[in-house]
Parts: sequence; structure tokens; C-alpha cells
Amino acid sequence: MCPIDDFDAFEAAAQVPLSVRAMAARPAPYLDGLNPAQRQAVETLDGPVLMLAGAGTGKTRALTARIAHLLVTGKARPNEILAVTFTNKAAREMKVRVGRLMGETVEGVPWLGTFHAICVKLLRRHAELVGLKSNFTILDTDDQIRLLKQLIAAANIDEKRWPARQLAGLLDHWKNRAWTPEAVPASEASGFDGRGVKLYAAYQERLKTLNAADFGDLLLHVVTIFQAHPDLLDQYRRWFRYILVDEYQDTNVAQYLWLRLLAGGHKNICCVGDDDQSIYGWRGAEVGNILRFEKDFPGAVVIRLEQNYRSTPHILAAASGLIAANKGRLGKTLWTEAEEGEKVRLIGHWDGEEEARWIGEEAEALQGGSRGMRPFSLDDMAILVRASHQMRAFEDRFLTIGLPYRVIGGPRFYERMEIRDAMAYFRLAVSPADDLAFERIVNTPKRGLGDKAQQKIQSVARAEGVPLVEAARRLLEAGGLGGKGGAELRKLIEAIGRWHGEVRAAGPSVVLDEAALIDDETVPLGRGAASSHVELAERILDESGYTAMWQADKTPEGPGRLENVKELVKALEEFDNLQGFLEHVALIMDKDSEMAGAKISVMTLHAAKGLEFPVVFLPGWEDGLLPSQRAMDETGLKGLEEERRLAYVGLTRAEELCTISFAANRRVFGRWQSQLPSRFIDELPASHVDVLTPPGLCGGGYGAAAPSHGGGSGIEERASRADVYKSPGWQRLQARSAARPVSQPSQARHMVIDAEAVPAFETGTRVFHQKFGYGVVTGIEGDKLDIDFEKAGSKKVVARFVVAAASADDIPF
DNA sequence: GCACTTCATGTTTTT
DNA sequence: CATGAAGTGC
Repeated sequence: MCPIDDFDAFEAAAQVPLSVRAMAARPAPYLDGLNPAQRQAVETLDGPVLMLAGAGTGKTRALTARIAHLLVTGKARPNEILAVTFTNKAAREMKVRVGRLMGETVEGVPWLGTFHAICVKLLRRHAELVGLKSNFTILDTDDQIRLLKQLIAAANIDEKRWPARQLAGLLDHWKNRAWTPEAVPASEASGFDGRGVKLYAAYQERLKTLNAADFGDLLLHVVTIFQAHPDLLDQYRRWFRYILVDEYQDTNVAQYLWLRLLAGGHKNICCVGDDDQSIYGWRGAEVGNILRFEKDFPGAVVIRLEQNYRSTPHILAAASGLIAANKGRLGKTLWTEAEEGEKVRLIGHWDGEEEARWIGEEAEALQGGSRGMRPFSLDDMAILVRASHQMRAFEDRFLTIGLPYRVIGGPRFYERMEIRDAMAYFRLAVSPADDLAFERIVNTPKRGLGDKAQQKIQSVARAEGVPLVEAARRLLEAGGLGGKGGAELRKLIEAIGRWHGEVRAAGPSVVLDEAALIDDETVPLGRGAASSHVELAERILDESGYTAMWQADKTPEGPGRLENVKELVKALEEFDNLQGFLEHVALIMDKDSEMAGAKISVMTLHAAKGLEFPVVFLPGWEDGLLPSQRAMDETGLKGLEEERRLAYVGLTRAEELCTISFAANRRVFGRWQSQLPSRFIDELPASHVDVLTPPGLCGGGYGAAAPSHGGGSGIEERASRADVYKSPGWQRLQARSAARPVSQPSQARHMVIDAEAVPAFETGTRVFHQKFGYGVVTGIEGDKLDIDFEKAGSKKVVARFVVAAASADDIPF
């Protein structure tokens, strides 16, 4: 494991000499090539600093250099620096870059992580102050919903009218504002039939008895602790002498309070952000935090990074023109010295499928260097969508033509049912008192334990105040459950006890010395039993019958699920014990299994923040989709502006080539719906946009109608939506809309990428496809097969994406 | 208790 | 459309 990941290790390094002479003696290499603004941001170490860093202006570089500078000048030891990011991705990136910058010259590493990761660390030490034990479990949304459902039912509330999901959203909203149940203002308490606050209190009580915390609690509890224990806060203020915050525009009230508490003494806080990239308002982020910074920290130095090192002037100008429509910005003027490059391209399509087809072909063409551009690797390309359901059209298309792609932040690995089931077994092995885990798997696989049996266990647990596993044991002892279910339950309970015994034998669980805040901490590792936990995990899944359950499964997903479980076990190898693994998974829900080979990336705009790609496709710029209807309905102008910032984030991800597209028709809820091009398209400065003619539409394209009266005046002319409508291309689309039925057989040609021998198939062969499941070959045409899938219907698929299948149940595990 | 049906419901975005 | 919840028959 990367040493930077190990918080405990650098706490142990607290005694490193204050100044690191080896580095201080050399000229500081990390300052080379910084522009004056960046340099100022690096060298202004003391006091509050606000770094307003536009997209692509090298803020991460400045931030990492600043850390280096703190260390080299001897202002701080590594472990006296607290660097907070918003996402795991950002934290990872920063760790890598700090590591690269500092090399091996410095022992120990800063506290670098997401708000949540750092809060867990703190909360584990002081859990008892909020009524938890230090080994509390972190609930994921699924557990949370199940718990809330129980509470709603217990309160005799109609779950149809007041769904648990809605309550979860409400609690999240409150926790983001750092409101404990008592602190929820009366004006807000009317939500959820007026019983929200009561349920909130009940929920918190329940969490305490379960020894669990949800995501919001991680922050909320720490803030509560700091507020109630000034002495403790004081220790941490002395401990974290320099604080750095990335993506400050995304902080919510709880995070803001947390920061203000910690920075309250020395005020050595440096916040980096860009109000134009604030896209998490729906999650409680307060742009106000960044706008208010100078008030909160009087005398703050404000530094603007405005030189852009990422995009071409056309892309930059298009983005700037778009974002200029937002009101109440702090305002920045990005500029660049880059070569002019291509204009932003705009293209309209008949429907979503055609859009996917076109982008697929374009991606293939760009690899060969089309339009006089340099050749791009698929790794250089990204498709950024507004909502994750848009990704499906691309997946389907790319699977069909065999274009390698990678979905980032899609349906996440750790959220899959089979993974969560397996994790529940592991959780039980680590702590048998984990009731939520127990509930999840008592009857998975089927053990003949239905509602009735489970209710019996529940009532024993409630009556005697013991965890479910213990309650089940007592119930069996009392002979309260007979038959097949009883026998199965006994087997399960015994197995859990056995597994737990092995976990304990393998290594002592985390021992926390509550008194030692800053002192060395023994790093608890089950080293002695290096790989035994992997073996144990395999055995747990075996003995529980969980593996067998999927092996016996006949659905097309069965083998894939087995595969996922296998991967989960493999991921275990990188950890020293089960506990460590569970902790990791609770906080880092994404799994980056980087397979070899170039792939085009598909992700949401939110997931793309902080990333950059030479080639970017921005599909689905349609009213209702990119300015999302829901965002506008819920928060009106505020929502629209956030959508515009989202569009801005998309544009500014592109380095060299950016292509916006929209479709006239799209399937929404399974129904075909005609779409209007996004109003944001109107707002793009026309002189930086190239309107392309869609494939199959000969003659004047959209551009033909776009006016181009000489634009010498300060005001840019716009590629107006009305003009687009008048264009022959659009009218042709309209005409086709009437003439053509919904779907059209694909006529698209594509290059054959793969010349290697493809296993031969004949018609009638039963095959398996990763995504479409099982099917039978009905036709062969070159390297493409017509396959009639059992679940997915008939499709044309490239042969190398398919394997011959004997039968569903002989996939080995 | 379980497997099978129908029915409604909803699609942002994430730690 | 696709998932989940409620209802039905064994």
C-alpha cells in the first residue's frame, strides 16, 4: 500500500526534525515554471488565502507546490499539514503529485484526504463523545434506507405517501447544514408530514444502538465534538498548523463549520476554488462560502489564477461566453497563449442512437488523424453526459461495434447486489452484532427463513436487548424455531461464530488509545496471518452457500455476478485484514480496475470535474436534459445557473477538440419524445463554433443559416436556436421525423480494428455476451454475428465479444 | 414460504 | 423500460 494512504504511519513520524535540510539546501525545484500568481499562491504561507483558480489554471500544481514549500521552509512538519479534498479522485491525484514532488526526501506525509475520510479518522478516536464505540460501522445508502423504512413502519406512517428515500434526502439536507435533531429550525420541520424531526431523532437513536454512523454523521459528529469540547478542539488547532482546502466552492455548511473551527486559532487556511465550477448545490454546497471568504477571514489575501494551460482559445472563448450569462459571479478572465486550434463543433442528430453511432465513428476516425488533426488515442477521448442513463446508448453502440470504452462512476462496483451481500457476510464475520448485515443475508441464499421467522428473531432481540445473531441463538435454544428453517439458521449462527473466531485469531482488531492524540500509535496489522483473510473470505462465501447460489443461477447475469464476487475476493489481497478492507470500501465506493489497452471514457459531467482530455464529446445538449428539467423546476434560476456551470465544466475539460451534439428525438421513460436543442447552444459565441452537417444530410447544414455579420463590435453574434430551426438540415430532420418509423436498421460502416483470428461460430451456436447474456447465433457476416439473445433480443455483435457457451452452470468459480 | 404475476413509479448529479 | 413493491396461487 502506498505509504501516503496510511494515516497512522505519518502520525508515527511526528518526531521528524522540523526543517528538512537536504531539500532546503537546494534551490526549490517546485517553484520552476510557476507564473507570478501561482508563485504568490505558493509563497503566501501564513494567514488566510483564497485562491480563485479558473479551470485549467494549474491550481493542483500550485497546491502541491505550496505543500512542498511549507515543508522545505520548515514552517510545518508533514503531519502538521491538513489538506482536504472533496472527492477520492482528487485526493488520490494530490497524493501522487505530492509524493512525486517530495520524493523520498521527507519522512511522513500530510493529512491528505476527503472530508469524510479525515472525519472517520478523527471520529474513531473520539467516538465515545457522541455515544459510539470506536469500531462503529459506516452505513451506506442502502442500509440507511432499510433502516428508515423500519422506522417509518414503526411510526405507522404510510410508506407510499412518505417514501423512505424522501426522508433520507431530508435528513441529508439537515445534516449538510450541521443540524442535529434538536437544532432543526421550526420553519424546516414541516417536511415529511411534520414528523421528520421525530423520525430524525429516532433514527439517530437507532444508529447509536447499532453503533453505526451514516455519511452525514461523519462530519456532523466531529463538528458536534469540536463544539462541545473546546479543549480537544484546541489540541487539534495546534496539531493542524496549516490547512489547505480544494474545491472550496463545493463545501456545505457542515464542512464550512468544521473548517472554521479548525482554522479558528491560527487562521493559516488556504482555500482554492472556482465559483464557476460550483455544481454541487443540490448536495448542500454553498457558493456563499467562497463568496464570503474575505468576510469570514478578514485580511485574507485573494489570488486569481487566470492563465489557462489546458484549452485552445476557441474552446476557452466558447466556455467564457457561455458562463458570462450567469449573474453574481466573482468574475475571472481566463486567457491562454495556446495556438488557435479547432473551433468548438456543434452537430445535431436524428435521435440518441444516431448520436451514439456518430460519436463512435468519429472516435474511430480520430485515431487515424482525420481533418488534418494529429491522431488521438482512445485514452485521449471522453464522452461527458448529464445523467448516467445517457451512457447506455453509448455502451450498447460501442459493444456492438467493438470500440473499447470505460465507464467511470457508472453503476458502481460496490453497489452491486452480489457485492453487498458478500460484504454483509464479511461484516458479520468481523462483528456479529452487525444487525443490518444479518438482516441482509439471513435468507440469502434461501434458508427457509421468511418474514415470520425473521419477525420472531426481531421480537426476541427487542425484548432482550441483544443483537439479532444472539437473539437467533436464544430463540433456537428455546426451541422457538423448528423445521428446515431452524436447522438452517442454526448452521448459519454457528458458522458466523466460527468465522468471527478466525477473524479474531488472525489479528487483534484495531486498538485505539484514546489518551494518545498526538503520540505514536501502534499500527495494528494482522501481518502474521498475511493471506489467511483472503482464504477465510473464500471459505465464508463457500460455507454460507452464497457461491453455490449464483452457480445454480440460470439468469444471464449469474456468471457475471460470480465474476464480480471473485474480483471482490481478489481486491481483498491488497489489504492486511478484513477490517481494513471494510473500512476502505465504506469510504471509497469506486473501484478503479484499470485494464490494459486504450479506451474511450464515458462519464457524467460531475465525475469529469478536475479531469481533462484532448478530445471531448458533449452529447445531449437538449432543453430538459442539459439544463435539466428537474433542476429548473426545483430551484428555478439558481438551478439553471448551476446547469450552465455544468455545461461550462464540460467545455473546459477539452484541450484540443470539443464536440457538442444534440438529438431531435430521445427515448424518455421508454417513450419517444422530441427534444429541443439546449438553450445553452444559443449562448455560445458563434464565431467560436463550427456547425457540422450531420451524416446523411447532404446540402447546407446548420451552419448555412447562421448569420455572420462582421463581428467587430464587442458583442458576439450567437448561433441562435431559431437559425438552427430554419436550417435545411433541421427541416430535413423534421421531415424524416414524420416519414420514418422509430428505429432504423444500422447502416453504419465501421473499421475492422481487430485482425486477429476470431473463433469461428456457426449458426445455432449458443453463446454468451458480457452485457447481453446468452443467445443463439442466427447469422454471420464477416466478423459480426447476428445473435438472438434470450433477454436482450436480436443484436449484431462483433464476434470477439462473444464466447461459446456450453451451459449456464459450468462457469467455474 | 416462495415463485410467479401485475402494477406503479420514476431518471440528475455523490461522500 | 426497468426496477421494485404488492398481490396470487401453489
